[in-house]
Amino acid sequence: MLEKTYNPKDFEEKIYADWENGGDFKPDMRSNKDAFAVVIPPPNVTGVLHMGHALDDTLQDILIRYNRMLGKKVLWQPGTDHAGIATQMVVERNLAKEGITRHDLGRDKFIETVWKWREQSGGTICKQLRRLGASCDWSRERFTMDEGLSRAVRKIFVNLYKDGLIYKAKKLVNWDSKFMTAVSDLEVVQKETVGKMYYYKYPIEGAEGEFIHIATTRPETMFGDTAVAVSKENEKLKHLIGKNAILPIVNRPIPIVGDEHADPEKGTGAVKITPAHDFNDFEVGKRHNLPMINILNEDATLNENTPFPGMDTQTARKKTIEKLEELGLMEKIEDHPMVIPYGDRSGVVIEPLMTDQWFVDAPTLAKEAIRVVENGEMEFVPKSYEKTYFEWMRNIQPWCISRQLWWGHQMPIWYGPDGEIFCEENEAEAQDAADKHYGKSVELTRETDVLDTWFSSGLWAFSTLGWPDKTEYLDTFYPTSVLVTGFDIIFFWVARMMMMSMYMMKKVPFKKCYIHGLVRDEKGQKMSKSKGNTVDPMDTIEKYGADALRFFMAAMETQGRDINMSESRIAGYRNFATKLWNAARFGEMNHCFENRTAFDENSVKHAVNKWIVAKAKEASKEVTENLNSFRFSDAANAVYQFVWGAFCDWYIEMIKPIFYGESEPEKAETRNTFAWVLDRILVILHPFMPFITTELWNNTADKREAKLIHAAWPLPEKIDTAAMAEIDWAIDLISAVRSLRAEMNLPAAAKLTIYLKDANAASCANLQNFNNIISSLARLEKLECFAKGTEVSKDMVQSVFKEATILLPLKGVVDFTAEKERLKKELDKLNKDLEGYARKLQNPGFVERAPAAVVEEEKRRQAEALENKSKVEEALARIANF
RNA sequence: GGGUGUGUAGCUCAGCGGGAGAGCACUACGUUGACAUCGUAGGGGUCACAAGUUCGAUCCUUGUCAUACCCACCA
Repeated sequence: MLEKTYNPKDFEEKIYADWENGGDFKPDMRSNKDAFAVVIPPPNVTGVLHMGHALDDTLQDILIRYNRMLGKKVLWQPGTDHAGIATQMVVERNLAKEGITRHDLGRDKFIETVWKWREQSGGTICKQLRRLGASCDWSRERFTMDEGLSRAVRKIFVNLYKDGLIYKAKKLVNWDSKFMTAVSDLEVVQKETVGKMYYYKYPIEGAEGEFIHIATTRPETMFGDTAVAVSKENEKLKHLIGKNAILPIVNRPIPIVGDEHADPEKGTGAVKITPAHDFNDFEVGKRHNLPMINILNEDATLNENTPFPGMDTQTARKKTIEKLEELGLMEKIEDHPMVIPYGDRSGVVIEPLMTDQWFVDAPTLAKEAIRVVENGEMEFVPKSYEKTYFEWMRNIQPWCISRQLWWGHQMPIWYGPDGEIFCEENEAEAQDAADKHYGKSVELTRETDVLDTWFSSGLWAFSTLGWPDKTEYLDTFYPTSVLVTGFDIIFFWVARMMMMSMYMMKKVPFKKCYIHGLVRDEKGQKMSKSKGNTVDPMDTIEKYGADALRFFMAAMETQGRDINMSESRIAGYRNFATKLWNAARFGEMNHCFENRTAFDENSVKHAVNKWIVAKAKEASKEVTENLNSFRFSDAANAVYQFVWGAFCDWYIEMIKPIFYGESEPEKAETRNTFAWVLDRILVILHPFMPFITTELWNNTADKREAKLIHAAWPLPEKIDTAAMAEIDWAIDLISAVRSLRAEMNLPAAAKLTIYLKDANAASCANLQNFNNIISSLARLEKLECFAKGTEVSKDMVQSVFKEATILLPLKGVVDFTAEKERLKKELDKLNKDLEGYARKLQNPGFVERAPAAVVEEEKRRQAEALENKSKVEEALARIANF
């Protein structure tokens, strides 16, 4: 027995446990159908589920469940990311509460602490994914720091290194002074700020009273200046090229060089060149062989190459200005809008710093990754994201992969006594190589840097399947079918997976990449903790159930658009679940699920049953087609419309006369049909709302041979369109009568008599066949075809219905004023329509050039409207004198 | 500076070269034995603006305005 009210909390967790314990998420490796695989975008091990995950993972689960029901070998590979910086930050913060820093512990102890932390609290998000209903194969859960995945990291690193695609270089990199590590370009966010522009001057060497005027936003970097550049085209300044300027305060001569980097239109036309602290200046420095002077320590304080060692940049800036003022070299300070780079995790200003770092030759790896998208081996959905991808890939810079952190994959690099590099998969091999190289046993020291987190996530599509070992799973599921992720990590992750996979596997990591938008708050604002406008999916699930949240995500997911949260809408989908629940209860009360026998469609006789079967098939087809093309909202809406609009609103109402009537065979057939349709609903709704569908599935039969999660998805089937048309006609008539009733202000309870005048044979037959249904739903006591030639009396309200006219006798109570109003309104509309048809059909261009079918349709509408007009005019004429 | 997307009902959004749609909100009425987390009926839109292409434009093209985002950068 179903409970009176739908209460998802009663069963959602129980059902999930049943799936997981029953091994229902494991692929059926014996299936002879295709494989279908999805790797989950691994959430940070420190993470908690947010609405973005709820969207991303709901979409994946829909695809997974749909394909599982198609009978394929289906794998949804779950796991988490070790998230280098993020995790190290969390653990360090915990340590700080006890007054300990990671340096107090030392590297080994610290890493041990991180692992311990992960044991205790690293699994939160996976538990939450279960609440959402994600049907991942948890028995295969992976972590990017697992031994297996770490081995994959080392192997691919060694391969890349030996192929010359990983190299060490002293370059200017983005330096995060909080974590004291290099970060990649992608981890730097530019923020608009109003800063200052400082104008001052450097004296020219050997020319008393002559100066070169400089503008800069960062005066404190002047101690790293090794030149001043002016354009060779700069008529006013080019005479200074070749001379020296004297760097004030430190009184160091620096050359004035001619370089196109100095735009005569900008600033003063002369640019101070600080090669070790500015990416553009670095290039200028290379062109002119300028020395590079590093003026910063790793914590972004000034070093001993400046007059202010140990001072932070802001204070040093003030000091520098003071000194310049004392020397009478400061000219002016102006407000200046500018963008300043910040670390996306640390939030501190990123400093360009000269350091030894490791790089991946991304431009080389990008070539294949570009090619396979160009030739369609990997397709973006929506396709427009291709452009974004190409744009970035074609302009890609070497990828800085070394991080001066402790938590992460330590690079498989060992140094010999003279700094010689040995890159091998493990220490023993490195030692062998080194011993061979030196001809004796030497002591090696290991590189302390770890790898960018995205290096290991870049291997996710194959490392999780067992690579570098040859495994059955790798054979079966690689390349994976589709990757579902947000546009914000196309560069971080999708691009890197493409590069790494093409390099190592020579095959795309996934055949399709479905990109969705962001989940925003109700007002369309980006959700963020600092704004305090986040909605916790767990709260939503608690309140409305996981199914409602999932259905919301699916129904709102239209390609290429962000989703705004809407609690009223989620409530609406909870109501939808309630509606379905109650429909099932209606079936239960009418014994639809007792002693169920196989449904034989061909033995169905009653038009209403034929109708709902056809409608159910039509809905199935729509859901299937839309899921095949990743049109989630259309798929969800197709089920929604069918369940609420066809099944509940019409079918259930129409079969009530049968259930409350006398015909046992009709009842039996209807029970059987009802049960079949409900089953069909549960199947096609299951990917969207797995919990309620399963609960109903388990409760709507004496015995089930299969679990719903493995039930067969409907294949293409024949749809009886004739059966659909008959009942559609009846529905139209019922609606017409109901409208008439409302417009005439008739009491809802009043039983009416209706005649249909000038109805054709088919309509009369329909009217006879469905008399019970129509009478019941339109609340009629009499419904007949009006015999030809019978006179229409004046107390009859008339309304056009298709080829016929509805006559509604209202003995002496017709409100003729209201009736005239109503008819005139109808006439106005018809006249307006007729004008439109005439305009079109009188236009020779239209008649000649438009497709014949369109012209015909237009003519048909015109004829119909004309006929209706005469009927309405006739009706008006008859009551003209009242 | 380069690029991308979005402007459709009061709100949130579908749709898309030939009769403007949904959900919520709103109004009126609720007879019925699945459901008030409900039912029935209804109001409400120059489809941002302008020009063009077309027999025909909400839809295609160009431009304008508004808005959001991405990339690069201004010493």
